[in-house]
Amino acid sequence: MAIHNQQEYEESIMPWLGKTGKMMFLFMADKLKQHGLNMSMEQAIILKILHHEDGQTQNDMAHVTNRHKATLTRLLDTMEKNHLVVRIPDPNDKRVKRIYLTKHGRQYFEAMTPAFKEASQELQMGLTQTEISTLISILKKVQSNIKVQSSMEYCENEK
Amino acid sequence: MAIHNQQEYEESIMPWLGKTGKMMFLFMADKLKQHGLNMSMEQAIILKILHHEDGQTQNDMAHVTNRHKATLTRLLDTMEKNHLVVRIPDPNDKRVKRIYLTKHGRQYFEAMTPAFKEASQELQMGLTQTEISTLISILKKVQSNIKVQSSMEYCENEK
DNA sequence: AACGATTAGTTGTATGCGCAACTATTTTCC
DNA sequence: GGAAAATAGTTGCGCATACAACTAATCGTT
Repeated sequence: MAIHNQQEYEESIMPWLGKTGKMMFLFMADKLKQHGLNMSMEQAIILKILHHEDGQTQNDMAHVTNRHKATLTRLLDTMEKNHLVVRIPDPNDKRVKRIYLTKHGRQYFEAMTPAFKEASQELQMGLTQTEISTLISILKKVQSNIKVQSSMEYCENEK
Repeated sequence: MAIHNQQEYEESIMPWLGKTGKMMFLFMADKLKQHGLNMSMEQAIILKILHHEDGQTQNDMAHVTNRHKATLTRLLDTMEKNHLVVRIPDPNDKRVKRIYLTKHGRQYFEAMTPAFKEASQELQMGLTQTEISTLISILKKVQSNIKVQSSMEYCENEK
């Protein structure tokens, strides 16, 4: 048994994925600041999601962003205080609140788009279109592995 | 111009990388808990790093983990209080403190290894060895793009 | 119709995080 | 050799986060 088998050649994607994700997050937060935008990445992500689809419930957004619903409560508290979003009670279900972008929130989203575009280009510098597609398709597989295995309630787990 | 060019087919790795990284982080935190380990992923990462190399300075560890040095101060406060690590002053430089695993910390690291191994296997289920290598090599490129562009002091930027 | 189970969102609590300002050392350079 | 600059770590602060326990509303089953 002189030949290395695959088991022995152990190389886990775990630390690479974790570290690259973290570096990217910090990189983008920095980009926002460079563009004069005084906003956390977390809030920026919320703006992006709402710009794509307004009127989602807090629970929806917790699922989409992989955050705990309590986290959303406080994140939206802050954003509502800063007039970026509004909570509007659902008329059909008194438990539910639906979140909408304000005009100010919409303007803020427009202002951060160039920062995101710039960051995206710099991140992908030197990658071919094939590499980008390959990366995304592999990440999709990893996500689906997690979804199958995971019991996390807020992890977009189809039940 | 009826044919789509590559510019139009815009697909950014940014959201995929961010989301997959976050899902993986939560997945692994959950795994630790399932294995009866009452420890945050952040602390687990510190244990892993120290197990690989003892006696690093707090600044070293801030760089390696892409965290702010103030964050390390408090993370290590907690871990020292729980007897997982000790700070030992460097005799040659009174500003510096070097961090060592305690026996208890070492035992804790051993206990969490099976959880990490299990998580790693489940994450990579259905991926070929080629896909794993490809993923890692692309992530390396992304990291190097960030390092070139970034001005973040704690981002392992060679100067 | 009514009671138990489920669901949406909030609040208490503790940890993790980055930034700015600070102290205490070392290094640099004149 | 001494003042200025750089470096290691800490502390104050405010935001982000998860978890557990809670309230209020709705759903489901009988």
